Formats: sequence, structure tokens, C-alpha cells
Amino acid sequence: MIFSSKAEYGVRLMVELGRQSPEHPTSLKAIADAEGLPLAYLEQVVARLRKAGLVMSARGAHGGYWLARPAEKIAMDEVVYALEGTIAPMECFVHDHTERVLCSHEPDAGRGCATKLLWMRVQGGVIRSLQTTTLAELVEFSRRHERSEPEPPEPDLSAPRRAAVVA
Amino acid sequence: MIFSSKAEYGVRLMVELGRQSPEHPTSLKAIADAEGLPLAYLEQVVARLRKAGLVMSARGAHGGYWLARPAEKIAMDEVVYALEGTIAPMECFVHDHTERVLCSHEPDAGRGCATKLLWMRVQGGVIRSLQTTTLAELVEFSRRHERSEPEPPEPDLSAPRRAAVVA
DNA sequence: ATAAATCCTACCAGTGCGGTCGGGTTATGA
DNA sequence: TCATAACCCGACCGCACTGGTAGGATTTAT
Repeated sequence: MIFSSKAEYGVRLMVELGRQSPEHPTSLKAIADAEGLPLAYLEQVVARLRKAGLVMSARGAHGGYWLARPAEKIAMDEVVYALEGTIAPMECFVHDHTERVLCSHEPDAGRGCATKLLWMRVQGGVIRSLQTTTLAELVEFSRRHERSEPEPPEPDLSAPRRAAVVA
Repeated sequence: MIFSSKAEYGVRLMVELGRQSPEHPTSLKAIADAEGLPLAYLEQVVARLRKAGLVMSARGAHGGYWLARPAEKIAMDEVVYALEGTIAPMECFVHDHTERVLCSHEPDAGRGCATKLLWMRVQGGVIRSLQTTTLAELVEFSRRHERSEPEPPEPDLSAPRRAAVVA
């Protein structure tokens, strides 16, 4: 259960754009250098963000990218959705524009998919987490943590302390 | 962002076991037939559940599997964890035995990982959803949704596992 | 004109996933 | 006692998808 690296890179890119003033555009090369990411790959990533209307671009020399909206107005579910294409815990959640959710097994007859309840709850949890986080928060977080001092007692963001990795 | 089919199959298997009385074990073959899943693959799946102590088994003729605990006492985060190995939205969440969380990029120097905040919230959302769902709920759900008549034995072997979803 | 940058499409190698196969080992029961 | 039903285990395999590269075309500032 993992987001692809497109999500990772794309979010980093958005944060980086959020740190810049939107006066003049930021080039991909600058971001690639700052984050140590492959430029050619970033191009593919940022294309998704552009098509989703989250960033704008200018071509030519001194061109680059900037946020289409202020970071406070950008919820992270939009960003992740643009990057990943879908936010679903299971591929049987691919549903057409209607409300029908069909599962690969138990195709239509018989009982409803027993796992559906579970995956819907998980999906709800994920989407809620993303919706309630704005890009501005991440920008702020990254500003606080840049190489000045050790982390202040970070107000625990609802991450349970239970052992996340059981051997 | 997707769980693997191990999670899907494993959860179905657990639900199926929850529907049976724990008096006598249920054979994998029965479950495989009921759900239309490949038996040999189910063996791998159930092995994880057994190693995690969620199911017990008896070998030999009339052997099979049963829940190690009543379904009310089984939270789904245990199940998914046993099946997936880890519940993390991003592989940079692989952290060693200490508390350090290290990210693939921005290795040690400089600011903390800007995306960390986001992924931790997502992870929290997922884990909370799973923790607050018990196997008993899923069993109950599946009981509610079963048609009165048992499904006709439709031998749809060789049903394409993968592409059946996208219309 | 040249350089800096976005844009676009095709391609490629590795890995992980879903699944199979073959062969144990253990228990029942005829 | 012996066949059979089931669990158990490890090796293997094709393929789709991911992460990344290559190469070029277009646009714009200097």
C-alpha cells in the first residue's frame, strides 16, 4: 500500500513552488537541483499538475512554473489525485461516472462484496486526511524545519504511536 | 495507491472463516470454490495469516482453518498488516528500529522531509479506519447482503483476474 | 542568433505481483 | 495398512507497470 514516486515528487515540487514568490516563475531545473530529482522525469510529473490546473507555466527563456492559486487554497487531495489519477485502496474501486461499484469477483449475482465496506472506510480515511491538509501547511512545515534547530515538540499529527513495523 | 490482491483475498478468506462455526475447520478448497479464487495462491495468503496468529489450522484429512479468536476481537488493521507486511503510504516510511524517519532524498542534511507531514496524516487515517473496523462487522455485512438463494455453481474458471473491472 | 526553458512522444530496463508447479508431511478412515 | 484429503513449503515464471532516459520540437528573452 504505497503511493508512487510521482506523488512524492509532485508534492515536493508543489511545496517548492509554494516557497517561492509567484512573481516570477521557477524553472524545473532549479527544483530538480534543489531536491536532487531527475529533471526529465519531473517534466512528466509537472505535466499532470499543469493539466489539472494546479500550476501554470511560461515557456521560453526565464520561463517556469508557479502555483495557479495561493497555497492556502490548495487542498492536498487535489494534488495527489492529479498525480496518481485515482485515490482508491483497491482496483475494484474503479467506478465509472455512475455510482456502480463492481468487484472483480462475485461479479453481479449473489452477495455484495464483503470487503467493500472495509475499503470504503479506508478510502474515506485517506481522502479526509488529504482534504484537510493544505499546501500552505506543508510549506509552513518545510520552512520551520529548514536547518535552523532541532524539531520543536511537533504537535503530534494524529499518527498513532503503535509499532508501525512488526518484524 | 492500492492494496495488493493478497489483502483482498485474505480479507475475503477471513470473512469466510468468520461465517463458519469454529467447531470444525474449513478447508481451503471450500473457500477457494466459494469465492472463485485459485487454491494454490490462497495457500500463500493463508500462510501469512497463520504466521500472524490470526487463524489456526489442522492438517490431515478433514483438516482446515478457523479463526484463532472470535471475529469481534479481530481488528482489521491486524489482518491487513499480516497480509501486506506494512501499512505505509510511501516507502520512505521504512524506518529502522529507532525513531528516525529517513527519506530517500534529502538524506540527512538540511530541512526535514516536507512530505513527511502529509504521509503521516494519511497513514494515520488509514490505520485508524482499519483499527476501528472489526472482522465481525464485515461478517455481519456479508450476511446482510447475501441473496437468499445460493449462487448457481457457475464454473467460470479462467476468468480474467485483472481486466474485469474497467468497462 | 543563441540559449534557456517548456513541451511532447517514444522507448527501455528492472521489479514486484499474481499465479503455477511439484513435492513434501500429517491425519483420517476404510 | 494404505489411500486419500488436506495442510505446508519453496522454487519458478510471465507480464504489466514503475521509474527513468532520449531526443527532439517549440517558444521566448537577451
